[in-house]
Amino acid sequence: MPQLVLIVEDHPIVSESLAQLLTGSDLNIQCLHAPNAAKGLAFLNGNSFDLILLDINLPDMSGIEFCKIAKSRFPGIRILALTTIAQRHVVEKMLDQGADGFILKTSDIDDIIGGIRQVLSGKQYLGKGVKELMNGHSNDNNDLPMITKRESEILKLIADGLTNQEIADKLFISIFTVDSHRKNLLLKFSAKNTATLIKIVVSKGVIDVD
Amino acid sequence: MPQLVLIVEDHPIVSESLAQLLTGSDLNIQCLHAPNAAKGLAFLNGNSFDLILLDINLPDMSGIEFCKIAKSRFPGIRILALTTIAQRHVVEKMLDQGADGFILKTSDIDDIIGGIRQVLSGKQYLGKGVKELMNGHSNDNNDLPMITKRESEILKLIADGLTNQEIADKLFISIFTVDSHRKNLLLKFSAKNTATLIKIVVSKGVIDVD
DNA sequence: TGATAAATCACCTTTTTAGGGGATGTATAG
DNA sequence: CTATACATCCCCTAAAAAGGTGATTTATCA
Repeated sequence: MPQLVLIVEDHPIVSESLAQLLTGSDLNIQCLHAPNAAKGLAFLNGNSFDLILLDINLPDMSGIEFCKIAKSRFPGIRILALTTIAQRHVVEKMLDQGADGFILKTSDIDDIIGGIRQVLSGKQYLGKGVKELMNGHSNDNNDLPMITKRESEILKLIADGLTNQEIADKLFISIFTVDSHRKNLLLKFSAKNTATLIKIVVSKGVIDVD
Repeated sequence: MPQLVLIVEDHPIVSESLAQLLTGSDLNIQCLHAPNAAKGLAFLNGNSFDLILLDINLPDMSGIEFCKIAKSRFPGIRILALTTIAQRHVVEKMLDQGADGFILKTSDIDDIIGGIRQVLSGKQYLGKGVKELMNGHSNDNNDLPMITKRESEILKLIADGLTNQEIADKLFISIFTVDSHRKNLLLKFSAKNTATLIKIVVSKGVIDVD
């Protein structure tokens, strides 16, 4: 019997191409497409899939959320994440949610097929560039500083326009504490002031904007 | 003789799929791939292309830049832009640079092929969703205020971390003037402070980052 | 156990921004 | 010609941020 693969991907050109690659291979695979998370979850309830090829950027939900839900409902299902950008924290979150593999869309076709093969056979697979990313030996611009949970929380509030005092009130902490975190953020991102800080974190996707 | 198409796209899965679609169609097309802008420009110098399928998000250069360069060197070449996100200002800039068509990657395969056909035959083509976007009947946020050239200039400097005083010195105007512009910007974008202002303009692409 | 990182709190000074008033000249469009 | 928008300039006050220099507790890790 063929193995059943669900492709959750909002770009028809990509999902179509993946399906052709898979059905054209020697893997004996049958594919179903879901252009968004909602349809993807609906498919999951009606069928018994062996593998999900999961895009991280979905129109209605983040792939991380989707992964979490899918794995909780169907613990046996295998999930291979596909994404355009190599962001360390995204990879970490996906693996935390139980993803079995991670491949960049900039990978070669062979790399992608190889990854699918590995994950289908029960192994974990990190694509070209992902392993280096996780080891910190990254050659591209992933030199973003690590920030703590609290810093990230305060960063979002700063971006939302709250003053130190307002943040302090909201989090039931001293304004001095908020100020410390703000200063640490400026330091970590080598930002001269709040304006540059926000420019950096928004453009690099450190915080989610609406 | 076949028509020559250059695919400038950093995702092999997408460019491969496009190439298959094109060579498998009745269009008598021959494809070359460039995974980045640099190789794309190199290809342009060595061949005589009829069409460029151009991704907006390239690793080494924005598609808008690439379009500008390509059109200035080879005015006769036709350019069809492909992108993942529908942002009005991006479409406008591309068309300003002489792009002949614009298609979202979320489009159906047929829509994409149709667009390629149209552009190859000399017409302009705006894909599904793009026309609505340009007409303002869009479901997303096109309610961005108009800002003047001077305001835009000062906005960039604010985002770069310059203080009012530094901006005043740079532009040889009074700090009062800079402050007026800053206040107008806050007003126009309904921003409580500089942090939100920058968050808005960076996320909506009002200013270019790096 | 000792080191380290994270989160918390504190004080002081100076600079910068925010928010509120205004005013003037100059182009441009109706 | 006359609004209107734009860019320019001015003053005031209060609030906020930037910059410096500390400390304490807690937890985790080697």
